[in-house]
Amino acid sequence: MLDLGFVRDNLSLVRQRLAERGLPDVLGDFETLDRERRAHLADAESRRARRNKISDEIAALKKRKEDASALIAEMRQLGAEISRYDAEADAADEKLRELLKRVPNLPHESVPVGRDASANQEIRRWGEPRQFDFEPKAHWDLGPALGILDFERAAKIAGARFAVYYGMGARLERALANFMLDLHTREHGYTEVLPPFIVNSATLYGTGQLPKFAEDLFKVEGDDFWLIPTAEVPVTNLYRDEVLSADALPLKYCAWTACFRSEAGSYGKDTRGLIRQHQFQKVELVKFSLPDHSYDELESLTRDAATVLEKLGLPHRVVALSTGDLGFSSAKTYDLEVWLPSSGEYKEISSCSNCEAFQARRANLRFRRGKAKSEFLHTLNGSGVAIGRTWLAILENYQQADGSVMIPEVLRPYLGGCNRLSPQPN
RNA sequence: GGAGGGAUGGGUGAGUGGUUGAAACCGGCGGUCUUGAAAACCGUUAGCCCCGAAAGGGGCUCGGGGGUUCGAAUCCCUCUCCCUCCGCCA
Repeated sequence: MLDLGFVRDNLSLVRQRLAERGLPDVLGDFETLDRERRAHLADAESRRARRNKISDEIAALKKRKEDASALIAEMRQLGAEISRYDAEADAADEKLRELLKRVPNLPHESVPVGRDASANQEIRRWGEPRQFDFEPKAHWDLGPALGILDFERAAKIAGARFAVYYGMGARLERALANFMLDLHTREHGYTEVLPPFIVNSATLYGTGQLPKFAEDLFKVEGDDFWLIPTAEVPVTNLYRDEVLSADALPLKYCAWTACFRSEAGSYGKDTRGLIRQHQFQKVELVKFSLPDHSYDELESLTRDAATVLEKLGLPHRVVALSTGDLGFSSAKTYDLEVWLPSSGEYKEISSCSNCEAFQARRANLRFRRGKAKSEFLHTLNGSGVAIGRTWLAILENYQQADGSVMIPEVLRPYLGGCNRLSPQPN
């Protein structure tokens, strides 16, 4: 959520930055609503002040055993007025809140301005796409041929956009999770956390998925339970309604979780293979930072994620998202895109964002410097990285002419020394 | 799922309708004393919102929401969470 006072004092700037995101009108009639709300509030509060005063006077009279019936009559009158003004103030407040909840974050000044992904800016590349002396296959052909991946039985037991892994395929998924967690905890200073995969709606509101994006989520019927679309949701909410000490920051967490996404509205997109699934596993990085350092923390978080791909020898590039491509809660985002030989293009495998105080305001995440007044901290998150997409990137990038797949050096200890996937029966 | 008990400030914990936003203790901060520290003593110590340039003024908050009342931390209803016992269960 944007800061109410900041919006009030910088209306034209805020409108302009939102327009850069492609949303010139989200603020609607903010000024009127804001003015009305404050006027109604003042009406109600001045009556309350009067009521408190009279209440004391009644108490004093009663103590002296004197007659208070005139004042009590006035209190009755006041009570009625207060409920009327309260109702008006509540209605205005509710409208303003509903409006503000649906307004996305403002882009940082360093974000390239543009209407969509075509304006994204490539920052750097790592690695050279491999030259194949044969026609590289897609993972959806390689996996089933190796006997480690099965879409048909997954469709039978769950539906489209699910997969079943067998043998070394399942083990590769687990190896990747362990490799990433070990790297981030041992070399990058993150603390591992294993959160619930189901959360309540307040938690989803805190990170910005609700109220606007409910249709992207899976909801458990009959309860206020939702499947998490990313570990960012439970981990960022860990300190909701708490005040942390400034010296405790930055806090750095990494979490392995399954992620569940309805993928509503993506019909026909990435229908083949593992690219877009209803369930996938991911190692997520989350940081709680001082506002002063959050952009440095974004750079280091992005590097931490990229290190995973470097160690695995996967060619990739870093892209700064343009204003029009930014996620709802983010002020600045770098995507990591891994090279996929089958499609001959770079594909998103990680998304690293600085949400500044946007989520902190929604989730009431604060910190305090010494005795000073508490402030909202900055939250960051990024995939470190998506495991399913890494799995398929390894198959495609390390495939051999005979259909086998070489295993990157760093993963071999996690796979019992295995250096090559060869066709296996399942 | 059934029965019972609970939720008060950073912590422990008093408080059953009217100067209680809240005793006391602990902790924190400042000070006195001390070469320094400890101890002792004194003082201080919630958050949010509205008006205001500021000084200041006002409002709300005793788990959340609703109700009773002139007035609610205190009474009633409801939801959430925690604890104990029973059942079920990885």
